[in-house]
Amino acid sequence: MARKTHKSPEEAREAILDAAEAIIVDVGPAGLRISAVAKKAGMAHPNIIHHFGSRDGLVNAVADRIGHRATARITTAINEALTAAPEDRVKAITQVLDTSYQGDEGRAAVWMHMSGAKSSLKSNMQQIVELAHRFRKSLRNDANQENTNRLVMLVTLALVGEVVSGQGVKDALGFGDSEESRAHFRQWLAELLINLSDEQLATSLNTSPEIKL
Amino acid sequence: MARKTHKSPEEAREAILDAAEAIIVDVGPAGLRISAVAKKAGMAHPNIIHHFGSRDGLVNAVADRIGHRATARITTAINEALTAAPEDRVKAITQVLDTSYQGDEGRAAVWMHMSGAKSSLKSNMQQIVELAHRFRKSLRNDANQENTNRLVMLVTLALVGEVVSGQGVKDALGFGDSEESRAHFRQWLAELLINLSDEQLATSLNTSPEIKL
DNA sequence: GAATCTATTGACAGAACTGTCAACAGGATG
DNA sequence: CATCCTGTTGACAGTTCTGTCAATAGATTC
Repeated sequence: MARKTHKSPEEAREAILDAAEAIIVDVGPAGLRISAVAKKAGMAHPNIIHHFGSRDGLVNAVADRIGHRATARITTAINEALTAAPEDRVKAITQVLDTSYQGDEGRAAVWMHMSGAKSSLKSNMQQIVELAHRFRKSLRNDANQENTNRLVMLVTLALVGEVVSGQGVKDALGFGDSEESRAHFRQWLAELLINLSDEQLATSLNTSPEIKL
Repeated sequence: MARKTHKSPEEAREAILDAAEAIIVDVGPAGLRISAVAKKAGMAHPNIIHHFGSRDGLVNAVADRIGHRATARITTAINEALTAAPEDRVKAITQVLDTSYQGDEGRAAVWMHMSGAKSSLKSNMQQIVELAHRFRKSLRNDANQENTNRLVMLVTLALVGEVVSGQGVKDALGFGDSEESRAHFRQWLAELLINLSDEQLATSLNTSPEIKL
């Protein structure tokens, strides 16, 4: 087979998206330069405009691809978790947390979010909260829905925060920054999410009960 | 007093920093244009270079000012919290959470962090973790330091996450996005931080005890 | 009031970036 | 092999942005 110099449109688009996504991870959408993408993808820059119309078109395409990819991963992880055996709860929740925006993809997603891109966050969140509440109800039948919501919010925001400044915070607190350490933290989170009882979560905003330790 | 047309260097610098910070909150450091800052500050753009040397000099100055301002606020809040009466614990911790990067300043700080600016996070974190551990020890003398660290990490990351996507997550979960709602969430966090016992936090990574509900 | 200092600005230079266009070239179809 | 389609590119135009420079104009000092 001779060396192909003309790729199919799909191949070309994927190559360009890969290069663009890698750059966005580093410098964000505002820092993306078509010439830099072209150089990284090994082609001349007009070719990029040919495939995506404009710089903005490229950025939107990257955002869409990241969103769809993450949503697909999260959905499958949740479906697996929903069919997991009760004793595999912690592992299942940990898996969902691990699966949500991972590594560089998380950084890209945060960049997009900060830059005002619409995201597929909402549908993912609603799936996750439903999963979490099923788990909590399986532990205690009258589990409080609002507490589930708050816990999911807490965990979600913490995962986002980890993407932004996880390394810095861990340095400051003396935790390592290895992937093992990050996984350890997520597992700790998953356990917290499952193990907390509604008593600990009682909203004492009106009444302030003395909670025993 | 005649209309002043020449400001003192300090006044000019502050006016420029105000304009630049407002722009960075919206579009991030990479999106900051000297001409836009000049327009917002009501002056010609060379004047900005005169005062800050270059575009990068301006961005660094904004980052420094935000860092110093936040560190000062957090430090005073912590000092007040450390002298609070025991029954004011929740209020004191809530106050510290409220005081950490607030509103637009938080967005600016996240932008800076994503863009690779060095931050004053570390010293702030260490102060906060010390404060938190004092509280936890006052509740139970043998409070576990590592659990304190993990809790502080969790709360810190959640606050960062709230800056990035708090509104989106709250929308998805059906919480309002008013300042009242945000304050409510922070208070809930403060209570969680204080009320959690080490039993709930037992690291079951090695042994997986069945924790009663 | 003269001299000095510096905050301020209009005009300009140079670079970088996006997008256009005509031409080229690989691959598919008849 | 001829033709068509389209992926690909070099050259170019227009815009925008950063930074320079010389000149202007408040403010301060003597």
